Amino acid sequence: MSNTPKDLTSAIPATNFIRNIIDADLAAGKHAQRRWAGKPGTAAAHAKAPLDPAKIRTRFPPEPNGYLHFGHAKSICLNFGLARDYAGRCHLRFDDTNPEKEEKEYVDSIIDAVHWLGFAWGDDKEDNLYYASDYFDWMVACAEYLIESGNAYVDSQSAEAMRANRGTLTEPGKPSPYRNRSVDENRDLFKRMQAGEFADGTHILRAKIDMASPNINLRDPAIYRIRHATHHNTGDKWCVYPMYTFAHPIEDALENITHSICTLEFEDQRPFYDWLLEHLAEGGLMQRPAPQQIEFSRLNLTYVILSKRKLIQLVEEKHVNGWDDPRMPTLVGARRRGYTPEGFHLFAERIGVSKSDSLIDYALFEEAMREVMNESAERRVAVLDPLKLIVDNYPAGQSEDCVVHNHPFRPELGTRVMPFSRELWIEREDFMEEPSKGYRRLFPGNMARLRHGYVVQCTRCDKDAAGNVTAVHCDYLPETKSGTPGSDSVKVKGNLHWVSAAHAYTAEVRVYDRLFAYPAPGNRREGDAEDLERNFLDDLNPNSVQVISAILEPALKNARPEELFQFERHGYFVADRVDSKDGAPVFNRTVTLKDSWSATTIK
RNA sequence: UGGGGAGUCGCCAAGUUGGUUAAGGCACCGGAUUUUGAUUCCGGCAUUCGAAGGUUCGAAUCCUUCUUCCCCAGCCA
Repeated sequence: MSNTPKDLTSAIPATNFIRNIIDADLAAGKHAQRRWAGKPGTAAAHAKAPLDPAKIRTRFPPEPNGYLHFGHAKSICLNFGLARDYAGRCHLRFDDTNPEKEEKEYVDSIIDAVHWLGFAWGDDKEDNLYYASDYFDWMVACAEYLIESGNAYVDSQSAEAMRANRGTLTEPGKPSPYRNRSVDENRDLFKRMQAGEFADGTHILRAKIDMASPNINLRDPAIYRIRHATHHNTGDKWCVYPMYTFAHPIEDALENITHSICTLEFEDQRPFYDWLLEHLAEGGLMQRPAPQQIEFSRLNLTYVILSKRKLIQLVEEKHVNGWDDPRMPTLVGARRRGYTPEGFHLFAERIGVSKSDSLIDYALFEEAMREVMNESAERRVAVLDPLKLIVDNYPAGQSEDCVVHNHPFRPELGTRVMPFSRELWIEREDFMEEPSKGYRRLFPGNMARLRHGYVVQCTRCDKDAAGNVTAVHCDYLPETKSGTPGSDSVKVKGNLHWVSAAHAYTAEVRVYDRLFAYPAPGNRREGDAEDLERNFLDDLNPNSVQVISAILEPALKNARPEELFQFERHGYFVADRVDSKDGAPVFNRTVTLKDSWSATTIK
């Protein structure tokens, strides 16, 4: 009981290039004159409003087309964390500009996941939950402004022709034959696009920039396309939808976002982001200063795959049991696995934010989770691989209570009772008839402590015809009971956990391990031939889950779904939130304890 | 081969208006404590910042050249 809890929150002085930018902006008063109408709006709406009480505004803008994963958690912690630390606001915004891919189901699950991570986008003053699709009227107005100012035109080339004329990385593109349509004609065509006169793909609105730009994103990017599809939010109101490139800067500007943080692959789009917002500010549609796009590198983790395409494949081909399978790197999966929001926060702080491509060691993730759970999880006892231990000098039929602390350094978490009796279950690996070097558990002649109970001396073992050990025998030392004055009279090295056979109960425990057996699934490994193409599925860990019947101490029977425990000497386990029944919890192993003994024996 | 980015300890990552011995975390290795081989504690762990030149009293920080890796040619985001 001598340990004291660590202060996890002050562990790291968070400093990174984004904070440096914000610090400089704040010092310069860059955003100090922004006005905020209390909700998104154009320059005119904000102009009449008071100064924005939020020092900065960030946003987390998922497309509702799938489940959030660990990578999103990094972005969520970053954006909401910055808003929290800088007296700002972080908006949750659904970037739902492509009706064909998006569903309400995903909206709900994303809202759930962000809440679960412990972040809020609303309070009594503001509720910053937004949908890009609610801005479509404004976006059309912006598009029309671009047309009127000669900065956009309707192209009627086929998609193939457009691609052919875009040029290549090294050759400039060629102007579309429709590039010089008159403003009147463009205005008319865009109106008719909206009216539903044209089929998908027959016309498209493009920004008019530079077909010879070395940055391909500036070669007249598509900004509005025809799509006769039902949208999860706007239904059939629209048949034209804005492209991400066009929509995102407008969403940011309408919401008064100061720092628009996204991943590295959008770097090349920043010039367009700035181009668009500059034109819209010029036209008086958007307030200045414009939001600033800042890019950081996305999360990569060893032994984990975060590619949406591959995650879908894992689910569809049933390599896992759905999106919330505890082995999945989704947030719904993480939750069932027992990973905690606090663990994600700690992890996000520790990995930092930068622009260099990184591959983070999974150990860093696990250690963040352990650190949080070590503080919070009550201890319990479970025998996962049982072997009978018979205390020969303890009377049959007798039993007694052992009082056990629920947490080694948090006495306020109280105590519970574990019954001790003549026949116990111990771990099979806690007995060796012929001990290896350094082994301090049970072997004939050796003494070890039954944790929270008595010191016992091992005498012998029983075996079946095949030579397998079927039971171990020992004698207990009556004066050594834990918590009594004589408990220290005999010093031993080994400490074992145990459960009284007569009082124990059996339950399903899923022992999870990493989903993939290799650090970079699907990538070439040392020694592979140059031309070898690896499939990430070949790197699946065949033993990523083991469903066992474990022997648990009685107190575990009342575990509530999502309640987390440390099973002593094993690791952290959570009562599954899906499959647990009242009085019959099913447990998932979240993560093991560190184990320097088996680490050394394996070597 | 056009454009945009990035290369600081095994993995992350501070540090970049040039200025004493290059933060911190994870991993690893010792040692102490321990009724979890856990936790906790203490100690160790980059004469060197992708490479080579140069400027300077002084460079991870400035200049030059080279090199490796990532991203971009969706009417996806």
